[in-house]
Amino acid sequence: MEINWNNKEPIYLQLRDRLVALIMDGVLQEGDALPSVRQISSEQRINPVTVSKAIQMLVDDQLVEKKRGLGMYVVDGAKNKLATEERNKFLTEEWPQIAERIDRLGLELDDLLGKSTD
Amino acid sequence: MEINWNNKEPIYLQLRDRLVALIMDGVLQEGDALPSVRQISSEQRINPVTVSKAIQMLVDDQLVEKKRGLGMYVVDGAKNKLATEERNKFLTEEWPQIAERIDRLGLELDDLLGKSTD
Amino acid sequence: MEINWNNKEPIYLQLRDRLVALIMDGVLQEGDALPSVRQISSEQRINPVTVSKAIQMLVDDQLVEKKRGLGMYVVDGAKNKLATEERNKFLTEEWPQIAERIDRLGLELDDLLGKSTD
Amino acid sequence: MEINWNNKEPIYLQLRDRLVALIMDGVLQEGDALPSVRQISSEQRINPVTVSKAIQMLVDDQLVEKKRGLGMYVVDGAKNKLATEERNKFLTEEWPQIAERIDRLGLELDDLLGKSTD
DNA sequence: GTGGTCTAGACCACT
DNA sequence: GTGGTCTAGACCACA
Repeated sequence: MEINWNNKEPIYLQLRDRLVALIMDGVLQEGDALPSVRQISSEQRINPVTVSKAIQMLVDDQLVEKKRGLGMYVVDGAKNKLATEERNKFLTEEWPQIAERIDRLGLELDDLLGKSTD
Repeated sequence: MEINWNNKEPIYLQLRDRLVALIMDGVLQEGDALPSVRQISSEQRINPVTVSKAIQMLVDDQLVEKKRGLGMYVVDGAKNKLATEERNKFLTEEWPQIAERIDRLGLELDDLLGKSTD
Repeated sequence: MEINWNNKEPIYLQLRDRLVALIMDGVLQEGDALPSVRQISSEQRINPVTVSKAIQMLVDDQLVEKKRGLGMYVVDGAKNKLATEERNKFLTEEWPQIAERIDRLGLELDDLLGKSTD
Repeated sequence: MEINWNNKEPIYLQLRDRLVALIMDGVLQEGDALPSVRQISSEQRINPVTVSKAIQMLVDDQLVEKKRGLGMYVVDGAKNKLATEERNKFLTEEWPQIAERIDRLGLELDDLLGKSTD
């Protein structure tokens, strides 16, 4: 879970994506507590405000819920929700641009996928 | 050659990509002069400084060269250079991340081909 | 760190050279933050855009890196990089022309040492 | 006698320096006619106005004179004049900057000159 | 005509 | 607070 400080991708989005990946990969199970803002902040040397911003996005997407006085917890069904929502988002918003780029470069999708699925 | 003003992508990058596409598609042949900064500026309603920034990137990539007092010209071999370099850049820098993403989302070839699988 | 406003050399290049000198002389250590764009801008009475242009050159040369929202930092190894690269560049690109010039003008070592030979 | 179109050095200065070199090297003897503006212009593919500008500089320096209806001729004493004037100009205007640069790079003048005089 | 530089001032996203 | 982008308008050297 490393942050790329040179990247054009904002820190809070990088962090959000990391957390999403942890949930999808089952490292963070449903019902589990997220690491605290303070903990993430000190471990990753990220400003607490930035960490909060990332977690707040998960709350807004109803993937995580706050238990008062206890912390943030992964909600039931979060993994399934992610499986469909992230999928749709990728297919409609990101993939079209990528596909056009692949086309322009004269590359074949089959060959590309072969590399990662073989 | 149209600019998307609502896009968060900076104008000078959009413009650079347009020019690269024109070279790759052969609309701008090697040895041809690029449209002048002022011409692009007035046609597209973009500030000349912004246009210059886009073209300067092409100069830095040695796709275009300045002839003092005359204008900017597509260098010999620009098309080939683009064909190989852009491709390599995509395969080594961008595709690995995308592939990991596709993998995690559990997407298949059919999903990506533009026809939903029902 | 002073700018010569009468010089035909562009301000952003003068500024870049100043910053390079500060790194080579160790005034700016590796890991240190550069003075912020706004700070340089107000102290030296230079437009922020012009200052950015100078610093961006250092980023392109990988002497400096951006930490988003925090500022620009001298990268590890910047000093060594400068010591070798600037030297090579001078020896291969600039010195040959100068040497030819000296030769044609019939100048001797004594002439160049700053004490006229009478 | 080649022109570098990418160079930051203006064409008319490059051309002027070429002509000066031809005189100093004796290719153009005193009393010889310079190639005509038209000839240089077509051979080097330089705009005639630019060629005139270069030659006019030589006239201003009294290295060349116009013979009405005949063309431009190298004046008597041009070679000597160049030997001293170019020399002084170099020593007072250009060399100090170069010397400082050599110093900053930690290079030794002796070593550098050894390369070109051995 | 060409591109290059600079300013003043505005607005943006990010930390 | 940080840097990045853009505009409008000016001025310059060069061909």
